[in-house]
Parts: sequence; structure tokens; C-alpha cells
Amino acid sequence: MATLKDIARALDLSITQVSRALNDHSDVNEETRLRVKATARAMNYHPNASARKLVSGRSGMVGLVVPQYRNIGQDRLFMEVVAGLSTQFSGRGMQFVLHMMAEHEPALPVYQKLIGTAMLDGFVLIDPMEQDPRIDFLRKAGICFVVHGRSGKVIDYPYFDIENEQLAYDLTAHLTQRGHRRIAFLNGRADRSYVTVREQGYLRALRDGRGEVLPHLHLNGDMDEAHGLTDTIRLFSGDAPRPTAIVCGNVRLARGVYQGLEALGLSVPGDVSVVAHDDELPALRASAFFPSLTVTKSPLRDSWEPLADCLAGAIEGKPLGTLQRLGSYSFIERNSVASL
Amino acid sequence: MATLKDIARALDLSITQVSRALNDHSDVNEETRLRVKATARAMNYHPNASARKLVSGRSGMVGLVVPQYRNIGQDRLFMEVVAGLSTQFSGRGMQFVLHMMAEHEPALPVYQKLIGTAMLDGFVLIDPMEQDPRIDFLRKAGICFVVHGRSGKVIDYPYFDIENEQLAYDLTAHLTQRGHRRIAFLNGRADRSYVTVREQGYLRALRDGRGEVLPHLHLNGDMDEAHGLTDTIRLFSGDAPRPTAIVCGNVRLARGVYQGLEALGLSVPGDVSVVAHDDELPALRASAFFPSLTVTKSPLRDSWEPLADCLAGAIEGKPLGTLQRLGSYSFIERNSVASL
DNA sequence: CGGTTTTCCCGAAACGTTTCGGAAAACATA
DNA sequence: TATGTTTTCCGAAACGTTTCGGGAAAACCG
Repeated sequence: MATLKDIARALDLSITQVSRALNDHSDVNEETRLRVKATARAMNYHPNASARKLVSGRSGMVGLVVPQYRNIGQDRLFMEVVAGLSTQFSGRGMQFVLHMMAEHEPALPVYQKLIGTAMLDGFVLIDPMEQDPRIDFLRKAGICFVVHGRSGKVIDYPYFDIENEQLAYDLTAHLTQRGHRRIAFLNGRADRSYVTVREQGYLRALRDGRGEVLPHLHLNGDMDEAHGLTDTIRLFSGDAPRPTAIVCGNVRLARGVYQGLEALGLSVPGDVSVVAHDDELPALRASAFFPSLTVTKSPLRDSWEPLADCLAGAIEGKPLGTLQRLGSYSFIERNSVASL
Repeated sequence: MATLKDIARALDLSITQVSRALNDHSDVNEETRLRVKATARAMNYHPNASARKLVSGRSGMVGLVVPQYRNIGQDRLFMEVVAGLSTQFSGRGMQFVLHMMAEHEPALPVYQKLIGTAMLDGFVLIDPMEQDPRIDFLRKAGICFVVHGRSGKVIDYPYFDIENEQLAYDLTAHLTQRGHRRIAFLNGRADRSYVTVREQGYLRALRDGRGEVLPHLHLNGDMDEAHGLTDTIRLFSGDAPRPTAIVCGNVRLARGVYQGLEALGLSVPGDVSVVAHDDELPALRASAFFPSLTVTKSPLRDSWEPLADCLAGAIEGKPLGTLQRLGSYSFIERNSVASL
């Protein structure tokens, strides 16, 4: 491996000047800079990340820590995250590193160890809980991170998020405006922060639109087809008042809801209206539903670039204001809603 | 972060002696060693991987580089690899790091860069091709690696593999011994080394058992249900002589074969006998087939431990002889084969 | 021409660890 | 007493990089 010393010797320069030339410092002759960069390339020089990290505190590596949960193999979403972030950081000349925890391993010690060895410049946190302990932990440790979503009340850290409250409001309001009063909400798992936020939007829309607030119509769980199906069956069984419309946290849930309604002999939108939020994961297109599905849409794949931006910015020490981003979404009306 | 210096100061020892104590060197008083280790734990000391790597050449991190191919999201196998290796290396106090390449990015420059920055101690290579260029490249660069499988003729590197030649032989011979003469083989993609090796076993068994060697009965392709289905339809269409038995490279292929045969109105094993190799991936059990499937079985999940062993051993400089392992497999006879 | 600024460069220190080559002390051997 | 041996320790160098503080020479200014 070629080192700075090798280049310096070859060009009869000091190590200092070679380093400064390669890092585009100001006080180096333009012609020298070019010569240095040329020979660096010719000698196939790559800066030693360990040495660099040791002195400057930066290695150019960032990490993602994920738990190894049971269904991760089928989890299309997870691969999206890894592929998307990996690509983004590669494009910035950084290394993206995935660390998978054992199934029920506690997360904090893992971060502890990773921080202790000081190999990484920062972390991407996905799937934040309400009051996520990782955030406190990393902040106290003084490590850079960016959160996909927002957690807790004090939001003084870099994040990328979409307006989950407003999105749930819009979906629900779309239904109240068409006369629906009993609207079910198939939400995600109750411990996730975005789930709480969406619930607030749902409730606000019900209040604004004179919808009925019925606890049994708000359901939490994994947002997959199976839950969409079983939740639907449950909603339309028993004596409790039944909904005339269903808001789904994602399109996978909606797919299950469609199946459940079909099994029950109910039609969309004749008997029940359905709307959903669409992350635009591949292999499940809301427009290809029959009848096609009305959604709020914000492609998940638009998250990776701002996330990488924010983390890279945080590592460079940019001010917090530039490191908090909100993604937009669009409302797409299709054929899955009827007026009452 | 606590450093060696902090511990040394706290115990009024030299940095040298603290380092030696922590690394279990011989010339340190037993009582001192204990004292050092105790305070290290108390101060929550973790050795700085960068500093260590810089001087000793070891960071305790190993990597896996994977291409980001189209269907990786559905690829249960891929997650098995990541989860399995991650767990194994964690258990050895090492960090396992995943690097995902862009979809058609050439691999060698990625390794080049990863090696150049010198953050990793070694690599795990999966899915080797015949004469895989990565092997030559890493060997020339002097980087440790272990291969899941074997590639090329000169096998002078650490690997873990199963006896693919013999396994294909056994499956095929099981059929010739029961009177089958026209035996199809649904093999993997032609560029993989294990595919070539299995083909050799298949052909050897045909020769030994007086089977017919018919090129149109040996098919290559992705080993998924879709290919099993379409290959089966193809085998039983047209004028070419049809097989009486099918050997499948894995259970997913066999699932497709069963579906294809059912669609064609052919019964297993009445009309066609089927055998397969079983990697024991979750969610697809050969014993749950109807009729239950005769297989050679060697669980893929048994690979991760020897792979990690071999790579860790290579990094420690153990001799090559201890770093080459062969996994075993078992033959399980069930109800998918009939005698002619 | 004297003084000031600008341009370009360099030596040395530092980061946290491992390791080489001793070396003091205690103890045994002759 | 002199000589070796073992035990336990330490100073200093090294790994490859960045960066601080300076400094020589050239260019500019009045």
C-alpha cells in the first residue's frame, strides 16, 4: 500500500505538503496540487482510514445497527434501507457498514462497544420508538447520528421524517368529507413513534370532521398483509359498530384488507371505502389494486439521500438547522372511496 | 473514552505493562494482571481499533461484499448469510461488516478501495465463480479471506465447502439404482463453481449407472420456484426424449417441479421421481412436500461457524491445513422416488 | 529601497496502541 | 563474592495521518 511518505519521496516534497495537497488546503501551489494528485492516483494511494481516524477523529465510515428479528428474511423494507443507504454513502466517498445484532440482544451495549472501538464516525437510526433510548445514549456519548423519523419531545438532533401527523389527517379527512363517520385506522406497532403521531392526526381529523372516536376501530400491529386480513375480519365480526371506511398505514395492510373484505363478501368502495399511505415499495403498486387505491404517497426511497446528507453534514459539524429535513407527500385520489 | 494511558495513570503503571496485562502476555505479575483487568472493566475501556490496526495490522473487523442484485429483497438466503456470519463473528469478539455494491458495480475496485483504507482484517467470499477473480486479487494483495465453496484448480486458500460432487452423485445414483435411465438435472447458474462440480457428480453417476447422457436434460438457471416450474414444462414438451426422474439443485426448484408436474397431470413418484438437495432454509421443508421429498441434506446454517473459524484462524496466521473444512451431508429417503 | 503581505513550504507533535530491547531486583548457582 | 537466571517491569520507537506554528522567498506597496 502506498503511503503519504511514498508520494512525498517520489515528488521530493514533505509529507505535510502532500497531505495538504490531497485534502485541497489553501496554501499549496495549484501545479503542485495537480502533480500530487496525479502521482497519488498513479501509485493507487488510498488514505489509511485508521491513521486518519486516529488523528482527525474521522474514518469516513458510518454504521447501521439492526436487530435480527424473525422475519427479516422476508422483509423487503429492510433490504431497501440497506441498499439505499449503502448507495448513498458510497456516492459520498464514505463506507456504509451494517451490524446485525443477535435476536434479543440489547441494543445499547452494542452501540457502546462500537463507539468504544471508535471505528465509526456516526450512525443511522431507523425505526425509532417513542423516547428512543438510543438517541439519549448517542447524544451523551457525543456521537453523530441521524434519525429516520422523530422521537420524543425535544427534537434537537438531525433527522429526516415525513409529516406523519398531517398525512394521517389528510387520509382520514378525505373520508369524513365524504360523509364517513365510523372510520377504522389500521396503524403500526404501538411502540413506534410514527405510529403515535399518525394516531394524533387521525384523531384530529375525526374531531374536525365529526367522526366517531371509537377505540375498537384503532388497531395496532405489524403492517403486513396478514394483519390487514385478520384485522378486517375482526372489525366486521362481533357486535361492535362497524366502520364504513378503513385507513391503512401502508399498502401491504391495504392488500390484506382487500382480501378480508372480499372474503366477507363486502365490496370496495360500495360497502367499505379504503385509503392507505403508500411508501412505494416495489412489488406492490397501489395503482394496480382493483379498485385502484386512494393514497397519500411518499416514496421511501426518497429518504436515503437526505438521511445520508444529514449524517454527513453532522459529521462535518454543520449547524443543526441544516440537518433537519421533512419529506413531502402527495395525495392521489383513485377509486377506492365512495361518498355516503 | 478511557485509554491505556488513563488506566496506567490510575494504577501507577506504564502503558506498556497495561497493554501486556490486557493482552495476556507472559511477563506480567498475575496479581497485576487482575488489577489491570478490573480497572479496565471499571473504566469501561475498549481498545481503540484504529490505533491497534495501525500498529499491529489487526482491527478485529471482517467484511462481506455483496452485489445489490434485483431480487435481493426476496432473497431469504442472503439474510441467512448475513445473520449467520454476523452472529458468529460477534461471538468471537469481532465485528462483521456488510458492504453492498451498486447493482452493476465491478467488484474488484470495491475490494481495492476497502483494502486500501485498511480497515478490515479479512473477507468472506460467497458464491464463488469458476476461477473467481476475487480470489486471485485478494491473494495477491495479501489479504486474508475464506471462501464459501471452492473455485478453480489450485485450492491453496481457506474455505468451507460441502461435497457437491459426491452429493450430486448420490442423488443421481439413487435414481439409476432404481432403474431410471433418463434423469434430468435442474442445476444452478452455469458460472458458479459448485454448479460445475455438481454436474460432474451427476455425469459420473450416469456413467456408473448406465444412465443416458442427454444434454437437453441438464438445465442451468436460478434455483427458484419459477425456474423449477418452467423447466419442468419444457422437459415434458417437444419431441426430445422425456426424463423419468428429476434431480433438483435445491428444494425451491423441487417445489416448482412439483407444481409443474401437477399442471401437466403427472404424478410424483408414479410418473416422475424427484430428488433434491436440501439446504434447510426456513419456510420450505422437504418433509412437508406431498409426497415427501427424498433429499441429501446439509443445512446451510452449519456453514457459518466453520467459515468464521477459518477466517479468524487465517487472520491469526494458522497454517492452511487447519483452515480448509468440508461439511457433511446426509441422505434422507422419503416418498418421492419410485422404481421402474 | 525598506517594509509588508502573500505564497508556498516544512518540521514536529499528536492520536492510542503494540512491541523491541533492555534493566532492575530477587534469587539461585558455583 | 562473582555469575547467571528468572521475574517483572519500563522507555522509546513505530504505524500513517493531520495540523500547529513557523519560516523562507517572492511579490507588492509606498
